[in-house]
Amino acid sequence: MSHAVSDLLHGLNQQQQEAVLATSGPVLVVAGPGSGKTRVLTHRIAHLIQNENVIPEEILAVTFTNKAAGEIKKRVEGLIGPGAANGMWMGTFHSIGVRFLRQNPGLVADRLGILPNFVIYDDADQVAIAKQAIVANNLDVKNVAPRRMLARISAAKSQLLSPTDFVETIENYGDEIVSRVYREYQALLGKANAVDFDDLLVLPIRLFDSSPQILERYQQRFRHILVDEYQDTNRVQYVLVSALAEYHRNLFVVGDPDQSIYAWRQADIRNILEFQEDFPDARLIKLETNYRSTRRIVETADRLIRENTQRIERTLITENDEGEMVSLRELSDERHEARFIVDEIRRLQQSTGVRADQIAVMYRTTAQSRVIEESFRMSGIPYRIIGGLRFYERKEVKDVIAFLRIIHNPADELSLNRVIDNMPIGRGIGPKAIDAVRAWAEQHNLGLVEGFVAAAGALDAPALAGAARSSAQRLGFAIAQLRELEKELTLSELFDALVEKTGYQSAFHHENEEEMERWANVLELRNDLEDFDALGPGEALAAYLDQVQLVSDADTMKDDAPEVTLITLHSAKGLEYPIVFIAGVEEGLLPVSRAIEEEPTNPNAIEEERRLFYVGITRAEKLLYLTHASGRARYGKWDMAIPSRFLANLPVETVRTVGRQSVSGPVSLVGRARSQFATSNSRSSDAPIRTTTIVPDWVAERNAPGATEQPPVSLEAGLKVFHPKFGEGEILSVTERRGDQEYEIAFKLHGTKRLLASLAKLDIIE
DNA sequence: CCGTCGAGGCCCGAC
DNA sequence: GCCTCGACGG
Repeated sequence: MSHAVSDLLHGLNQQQQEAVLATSGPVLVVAGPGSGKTRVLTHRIAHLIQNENVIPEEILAVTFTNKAAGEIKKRVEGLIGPGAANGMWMGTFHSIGVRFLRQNPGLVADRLGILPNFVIYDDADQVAIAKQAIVANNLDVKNVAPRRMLARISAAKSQLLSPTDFVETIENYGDEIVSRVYREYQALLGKANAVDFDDLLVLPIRLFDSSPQILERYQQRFRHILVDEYQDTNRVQYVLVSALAEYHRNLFVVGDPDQSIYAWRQADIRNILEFQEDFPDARLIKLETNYRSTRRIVETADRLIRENTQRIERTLITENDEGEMVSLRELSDERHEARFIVDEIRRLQQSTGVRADQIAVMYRTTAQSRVIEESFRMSGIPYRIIGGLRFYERKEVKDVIAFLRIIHNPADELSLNRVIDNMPIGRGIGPKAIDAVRAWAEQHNLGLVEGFVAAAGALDAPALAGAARSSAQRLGFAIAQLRELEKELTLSELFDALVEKTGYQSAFHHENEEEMERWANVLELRNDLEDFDALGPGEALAAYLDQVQLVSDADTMKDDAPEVTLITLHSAKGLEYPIVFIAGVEEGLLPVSRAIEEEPTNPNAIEEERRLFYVGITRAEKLLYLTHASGRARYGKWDMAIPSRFLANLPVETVRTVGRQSVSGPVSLVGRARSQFATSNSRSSDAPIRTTTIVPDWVAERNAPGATEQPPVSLEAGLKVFHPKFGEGEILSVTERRGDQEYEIAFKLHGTKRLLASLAKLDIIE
């Protein structure tokens, strides 16, 4: 073996080496969590370039996030030298889809009827368009939920069904409605010269269908195709990849059926399960050794996932240390849960010096992040939320982007509406004025945007009078001016002109903190634009607008700032942290209520939830905490919560259960005693396999008469306590009051308050 | 034409 | 509990 080859194989195990070297023909790598999948990918790419005379342009690598693509590229260059990977096609399916479309503007216009300046509509844009489509069909948005329609439309597109194809599948009146809305939705996108996310995958396929020469060109170009997270690909992605790989047949896919968590967006687990049928000459390589987590974490995960039926049998093993017990903890409600997490992080930081960026808090639903965030904000521990309200979804940021989109694509009337509704320059333009401009525009066979531009300059202008007229002129003039400036200014200069000429800048008075923060966000956007100043005028805007729509939540993560990461289980896929908290391990959250509802007809839904839990658990390297609450507010209403069924299957040998520590409200003393029993029992027992069966017991006990009416534990002066609303405080005095006790508590942030023992939900801190 | 107010839906997850 | 939408008065 040559020097170069053995260098690249150094430190890889047998199976990993096999995966790196199997460079001819189709290969399926089934890679367990933490099994060195990324190393395999990077070393394989490095090997191809360095030892197999493959030039970077001949490699197509599909990753799950754009950030992962960047990392892989960096690591490849670390192996074979800076710049050595330049020219490689790497990114998510969606960004690669855009690339196909952008690279063939003429054909895309000719065959697909989409002009080169098309924009990509995001989730909110899609909802708006779906609503329009519903209204246009004389249906009521109240009865026909736009999001439900979008889900159906997305599902149709994911199976490559056009509106016309869809008609063939109609089985009932509901389908009939979807069909009509789908048709109108697609027509509206076309009119706006816009595409949605699914189109980014569907349109390249239609392009290749209509022009086999183009497909052939790419087929010959990509000698090697690599796809990460193959278990989460859908039908469209499968078709795209198979088509591209047809010529060279060097298709290398990596995935793990146990981590398939995107069935809801049409990911088809069959793609991976049937890979060997699709490619009978495919080589199967299994990576089963986990290098990431302690043995206890690995065993916990393995035991959990064995409950699933839809999987390829395999064992996850590790040579790592046994590590600490997984900590399972019950808290009284979501605030106490959040507080526990923050307190524990502080304790860990003090005792072990762990950095904030080595810690992640994960949850099933974004709604859970609010309370947790609040707790972090109060604690002063730096944190970062992935997902939730993304930067680009903030109102003030969307406003500016909407205006940029009009400049770039005058057909984008959705953005025009947004500008008119939200920016000061739109003041004075109401439905009546818009109707008048539209009437004029239609007469002249022009779009609405051009109507406004004409109102500002043309002699033959839309019929407007008074205030509406001057407002329309103001808007039209700004659009016309900025459109010209876009051709000569850099993006950041264009931004400056935009906020000035639209009066957007002066709309911020910087009087209160909120306004200042919003303006800071607008300026942050300017920062963003500066990155594109190197591109020439006229070109930068298109590139920027694409990028804005394609960044994912996980892409926005910074590595440098030492912050605790707050993240959904879905977004956490592919990441790893020394310390992981998973919050809300409860029925209704994990598994999420929808999956429970579907259970009778679709047991796969629960299995996917279990996989999601599995993904979360396997993110942890050293310490893993699982928390759940006895009660939780949902939709603003408080409700009892039941511990997740998944907990019942976790091995007692690896999980330590700690009962609730609240001192008021329904305290489950029995549960606490029992969990201590369970722990000590596991130590003395030498029974081979034992699972925690205490979960259903807790529920039974909590619902048993008397169990919920524990007398409040009395507190005394001097104790430090925590209140869900007022935070930390110290008890100054305790007084008897009608059979109850009243505490006088000095809160750090909210001053001194008098609270009744029976009502206040207090935790003792010290 | 604009801002305010109350009703109702909402939240499963993401490119 | 928070956001969005439509109705209403200024």
